[in-house]
Amino acid sequence: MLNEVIFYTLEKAIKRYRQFAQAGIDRRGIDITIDQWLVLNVIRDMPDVGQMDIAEQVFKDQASIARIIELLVKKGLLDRTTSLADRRKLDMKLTESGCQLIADVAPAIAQNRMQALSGLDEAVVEQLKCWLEIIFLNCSIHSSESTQQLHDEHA
Amino acid sequence: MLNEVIFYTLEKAIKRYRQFAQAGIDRRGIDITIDQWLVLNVIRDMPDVGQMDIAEQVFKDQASIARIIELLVKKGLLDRTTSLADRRKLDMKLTESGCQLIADVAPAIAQNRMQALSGLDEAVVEQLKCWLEIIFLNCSIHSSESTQQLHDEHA
DNA sequence: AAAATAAATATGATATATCATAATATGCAA
DNA sequence: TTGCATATTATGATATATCATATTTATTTT
Repeated sequence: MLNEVIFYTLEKAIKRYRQFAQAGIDRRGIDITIDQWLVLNVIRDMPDVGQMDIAEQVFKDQASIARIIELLVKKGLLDRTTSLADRRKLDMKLTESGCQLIADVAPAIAQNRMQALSGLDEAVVEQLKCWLEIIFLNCSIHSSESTQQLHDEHA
Repeated sequence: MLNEVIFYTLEKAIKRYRQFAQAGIDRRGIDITIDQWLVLNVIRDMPDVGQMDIAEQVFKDQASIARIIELLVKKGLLDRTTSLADRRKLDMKLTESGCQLIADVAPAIAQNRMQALSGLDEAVVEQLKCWLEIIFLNCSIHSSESTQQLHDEHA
């Protein structure tokens, strides 16, 4: 019965993909998690954003990002210095080995994506993205009115 | 750039749905997490399966299931006695309040699903499920041969 | 300028997930 | 029947996520 529910299928697919992708990275002997890699990527592409923004990008909260950054620094993949312009902020920059790691992981990720999507052409993937986006938006309505309605409905 | 990746969209959609669905349950003042509810459901529908099977159904590991069951028992939603037939196993049965809770949650879940899928008709949902299933299968190939190929490719 | 407010990051407490392994019970082989 | 392999659940160690809040710095108000 669970199998009939789309959200179950969704969860199933993404969880399996994550395992699969992580295995692809591990297999190459690279010591990083998908989530750490994601954060590292965001920082590389947008070095000036704060932890809140990163958190939003990768769907975690600020505290989680702080701890992942801590980890990345400990692993020597990231340099962190307090910003001169605004001493609340951090200047972050990938280290050499951080850049190297990103480069090393790239083929694993590409290969993972390829294999995961085999049999689905570009048009299908676009359609899929579009529908998932609709679900996302449907779930993003923070309406307190509809909250009330929901309550009333079963009052 | 992250936005272009299907797996990112996938993760985004499922995470947002989870928040959304949990909020729908919380809002009704029901004290259970989606994952606890899922496990409770599986046990109700298939009372005789072991923790390994439950784990597989909900994509967690056996240890997590053991702890969730522990919780459900503590919350008084589940009765657990060692099985007479096989004393390694547990006989599990929802308590009255466990059944009640499932019943109470049902409308929240239904409402959540409805709203999350609004604008997507049944055919679309079926197609979506089908494609997600393909991704799942693509990621389920535990081939050690292809592992070797992957390595060679970048040797 | 002083006080109040806001912004950015860090951290304690807690919950949950996961790995490895322990503890217990069963079933099979000899 | 005794011993060994297997099956089932529990648990310690560790990692990660999340909430609430603390800490530090910047900005705004008066």
